[in-house]
Amino acid sequence: MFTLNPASGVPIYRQLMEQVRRLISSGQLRPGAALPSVRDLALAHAVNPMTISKAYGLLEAEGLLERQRGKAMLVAAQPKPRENRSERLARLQPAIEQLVTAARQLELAPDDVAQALRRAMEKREKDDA
Amino acid sequence: MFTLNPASGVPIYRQLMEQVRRLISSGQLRPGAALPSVRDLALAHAVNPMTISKAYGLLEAEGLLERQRGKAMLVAAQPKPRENRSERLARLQPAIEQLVTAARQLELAPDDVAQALRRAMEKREKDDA
Amino acid sequence: MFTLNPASGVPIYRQLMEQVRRLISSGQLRPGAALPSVRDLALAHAVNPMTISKAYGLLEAEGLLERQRGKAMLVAAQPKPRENRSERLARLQPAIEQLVTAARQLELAPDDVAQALRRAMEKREKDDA
Amino acid sequence: MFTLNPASGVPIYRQLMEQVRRLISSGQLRPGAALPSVRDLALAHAVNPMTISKAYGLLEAEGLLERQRGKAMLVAAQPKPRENRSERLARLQPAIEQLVTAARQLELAPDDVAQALRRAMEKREKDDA
DNA sequence: GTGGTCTAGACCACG
DNA sequence: GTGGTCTAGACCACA
Repeated sequence: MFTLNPASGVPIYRQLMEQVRRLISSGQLRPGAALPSVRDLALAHAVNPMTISKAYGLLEAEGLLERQRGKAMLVAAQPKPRENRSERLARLQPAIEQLVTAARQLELAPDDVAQALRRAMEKREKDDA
Repeated sequence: MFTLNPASGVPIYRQLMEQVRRLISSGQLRPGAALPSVRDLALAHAVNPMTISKAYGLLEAEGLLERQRGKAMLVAAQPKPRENRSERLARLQPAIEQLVTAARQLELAPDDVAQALRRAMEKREKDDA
Repeated sequence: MFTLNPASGVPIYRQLMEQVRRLISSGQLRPGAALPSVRDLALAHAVNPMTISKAYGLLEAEGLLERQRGKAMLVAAQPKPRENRSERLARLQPAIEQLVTAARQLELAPDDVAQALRRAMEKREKDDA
Repeated sequence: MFTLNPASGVPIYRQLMEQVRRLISSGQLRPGAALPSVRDLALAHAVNPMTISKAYGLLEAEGLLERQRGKAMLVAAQPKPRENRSERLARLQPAIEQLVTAARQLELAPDDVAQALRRAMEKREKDDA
């Protein structure tokens, strides 16, 4: 469900927060849905529970998640349950810009990059299935 | 020449190192070429000079840069001054994977992502010109 | 500057957050003022630095504090630098309600409570001076 | 009879214990008097019965309450069934100190605080009647 | 020097 | 079982 990369330089709890936001924004996590428990996630990604807990806590402060005493964290009831395509594309923009910066510094042609991207997406789709 | 984003979570010196590596790998920075001075770069990006200096120092330790007394940092003579396309594509892979992860969590179609990518690359090309 | 009571049941980081809010609301901490460093506060109150850091971090997320890389935390520039008396009295209300509940359960007369309060305030004033 | 605030940070069972102690100390709960049943209290305050039960259990361990098989919890026979005024004022002291701390951090004058306190006590008296 | 992140592990509150 | 809080201590990023 989540992809955490401890070597990326981005704090793990921030990676997690961003991915939860995306799953909510796409509707893959719907209002009322339960998130994986802190301990499960920590175990699955070989990460300290406090790191997961910090991400959950900050998302709760943001209003995206809700806590139930003694139960798993839930996706909060949202005023805006699912974002439309252009909103989701806007969320993707930072990752695109970063890729563009890298591609141009590597002097790679748009076609080559686009092709590599397609291939990677298809591969991921197959792997996830 | 460089794009530094202090808010990204990735340490600035690492962002800089990665970008220097890419510019060398693409041949935009050739062996013997001078890099911007620490002071200029620090000023241009509103960053502490020590941060720039740290990046340069680590790249020197890697053997990619060479320091000349009293002069600017130079790109070191390389065994392999320019990488071929597939090598450079391999360098791009992490950024691609990250984009794919984001796109799938946002449930965006490969076509939409590829199109957004193309548009972003064209825009950057125009802006840089 | 701060009074932290680890035995009160209220999490230490919350006690600290509340007290910072009050000092800002009264103008004792003005926009731009520096807060005690995490380490100093932790040492002074025999508390773990992370506990202080958590409070500061949450107040930053709230927008009350601002961070400067490598420097102490500052009080953020406020749209509303100092609250007026009635606003500050409103902030006091929860503590008053709690006292009233206790007093009535102890069957203490309003006069007795008010007198004890006055005495405590005068004593504190003298002690602080 | 009780005021439980789940948001205060203080564990609910501790809030309850403290309030039972106060009602006993003032004689509002006399030796032999029955306390509300766990179920009723839990229902009335939308709290888990185990939480109430834990408070009762701890008070029983303290000797303040006694359990009768199949009946409600009773106030235990006390060596000193009702405390005098100064003893009860001493019990109030922590709540007073907390109020004083808050008031001084808010830079509120003793007169203002005392007045607000009086008003709150009168209001509560009227509401309870 | 500053704050930030993470770990390993303890104990608590609640269901 | 859930999440929350705290500790002791390491290492990192930045001034």
